[in-house]
This record gives sequence, structure tokens and C-alpha cells, in this order.
Amino acid sequence: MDDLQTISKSLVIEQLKKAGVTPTQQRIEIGQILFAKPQHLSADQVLNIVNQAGPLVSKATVYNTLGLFARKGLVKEVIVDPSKVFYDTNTSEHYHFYAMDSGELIDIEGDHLRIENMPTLPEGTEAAGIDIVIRIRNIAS
Amino acid sequence: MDDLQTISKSLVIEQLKKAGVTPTQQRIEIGQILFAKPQHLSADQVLNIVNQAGPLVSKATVYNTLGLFARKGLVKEVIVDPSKVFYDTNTSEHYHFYAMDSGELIDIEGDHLRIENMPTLPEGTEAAGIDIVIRIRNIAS
DNA sequence: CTGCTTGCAAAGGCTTTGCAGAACA
DNA sequence: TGTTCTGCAAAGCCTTTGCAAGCAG
Repeated sequence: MDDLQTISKSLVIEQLKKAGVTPTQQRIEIGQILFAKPQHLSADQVLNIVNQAGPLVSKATVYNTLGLFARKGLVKEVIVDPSKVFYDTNTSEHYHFYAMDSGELIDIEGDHLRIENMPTLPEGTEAAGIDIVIRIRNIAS
Repeated sequence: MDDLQTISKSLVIEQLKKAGVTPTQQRIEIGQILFAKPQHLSADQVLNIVNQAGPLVSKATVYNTLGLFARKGLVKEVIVDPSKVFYDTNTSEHYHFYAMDSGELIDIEGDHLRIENMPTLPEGTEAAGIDIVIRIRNIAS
């Protein structure tokens, strides 16, 4: 197995508190992995990575925690595959390539894509977010 | 129950053949509903509508057929809700509002949204489609 | 202490599959 | 007639839930 990429507990605790999330053992474990670098992980991947060294966090808690982090703005849910949700640790406005062959999610560099002519939203509604996904596949050669 | 909106069998058969799909009883039933008007339906909704008057098509066949229609370009899959796939009968390039409160999918009129600065795709890949979803919610007043 | 969290296992919802019988060309 | 399609039920996968025990402040 590779070395786990993590950041310090105290840094994670700080981030959790700032987001209004009680820092528990498990949330810190998960945060150490998530916040280590920009990445796109499914719940299952998080579960495996966290417990690589032994059973630290249960499946239910991983799901609960990722949902909580998403609601608190610590991560972003990306829905591109009907079979599972990806959690993006990059919470700034940006969009994705989705490699259909590999199931991999790839960031589109920030200044590339821009939207023109934002449409008027339906009466009484506000925008909660804009998702742009460019589905790509390997060229059949 | 409301009247079913459908189109003529012969029209559906024509469309199926044009798409290279063998027109069977069940595919025609499903096509009559789908192709009647622009709409966004989940597999479950299609199942219920088709069988409104009696058991015409089984669940497995609805799933198979929708998947087939999507592969053949007769409908477009829209993935916005992790719990289910929507099938869009409007196959032309267009984007969506997703009303988070109601789970409803709404077309954005074609000439509104435009993308600027299409990024370069990763080496050896081609774009299979671009999905844009603006998630909207009711304003908490 | 007191409420929020966790973990386990079971349940849940959507979708796919295996296989026998039926329909299509 | 040979292949493709359908239907049923069961299985599969990801995710949520119920509830008792454990941790945070």
C-alpha cells in the first residue's frame, strides 16, 4: 500500500470548527484524508482509505460524515455516475471532465470554461449551484 | 387518472426503425408515451404510465428499453439525482434547471446558456456530451 | 451529566441479471 | 427456424435507518 497522504490533526480540527462541525475522532480521520489534497472520492473509496491501517471508522459513519461535510460546505457532491456520488475536496467554483471509460473525474482548470447568458431562474427560486460536466471517452482508434 | 398522451403506433415504429431498434410491442408502448411530448421521466414513472391501463410491460423491460433507447440516441440520460436516472425525450443540445425541492427537471431554453472557452480535452479523448445543470431551490421567505 | 455520535446489522430503493418461454424476421 | 426479446424473481449495489452503547463539552 502507498503511504497515506494526510494533514495534521490540528489543522483538520480547525477546519471542522470553522465549519461548525464538532470534531470527533472519526471526522478527524476522514478530514485528514480528504483535506490533504484536491481529489474526487466516492464514499467507498474514503471508507477503504480511512481503514487502510485498521478499522477506524464504520461505513455508516463515513456516509454520515460525507453528507455532513457536504452540507457544511467542506466538500462538494458531484453527481455524474448514477451508481455513486463523488465528493470533491475542491469547493471553489470549477467544472469537470468525466472519463466514461475509467470512471475518473478530472478538474477543468478554472479560467477555461465560462457561462454566457445566464438564464432567468424560475419565479421564487434561487440558484444553489451550477454543475458542468463534459463527458469524454477514449477515441476509438 | 388523466388521459394518456401518446402518438400513433406507426409514427413510433418509424422512429424505432430509423434508430436501428427492432419495434416490438413493448418498445412501441414505451415509445408512444415517451415521444408524445418533451418530458423528463424516470424509469419508474415510465413503468407506471405504461401500465396505467393494465400490465403491458414488465419492469425489467422498461429498464432495458430505456437503456437501449439512450444508447441509440432516442432519449438522453440526465443524471442529477443520485437515486435515479431521468430520461429526456428532447435529444437536442440543451441544459436543465433541477428543482431540488420538488425533484423536477426543467429545460433551459436553448439560446440562453452558452459556453465560452471550451477547454482542451485530455489527450486521446473526445467529448461525448456536455451536461449543464443549474440547481435551484425555493427562496426561503 | 446530557446530547450528539458511532457502529452494527438490517432494511430500502433503484437497477441488473439469469433463464425459460414468447415474439420477431 | 434461429435469433432476439420479454418477464419473473432473485440478486446486487449503494445508501439510509433504528437503536443501543460511547464520546464530546
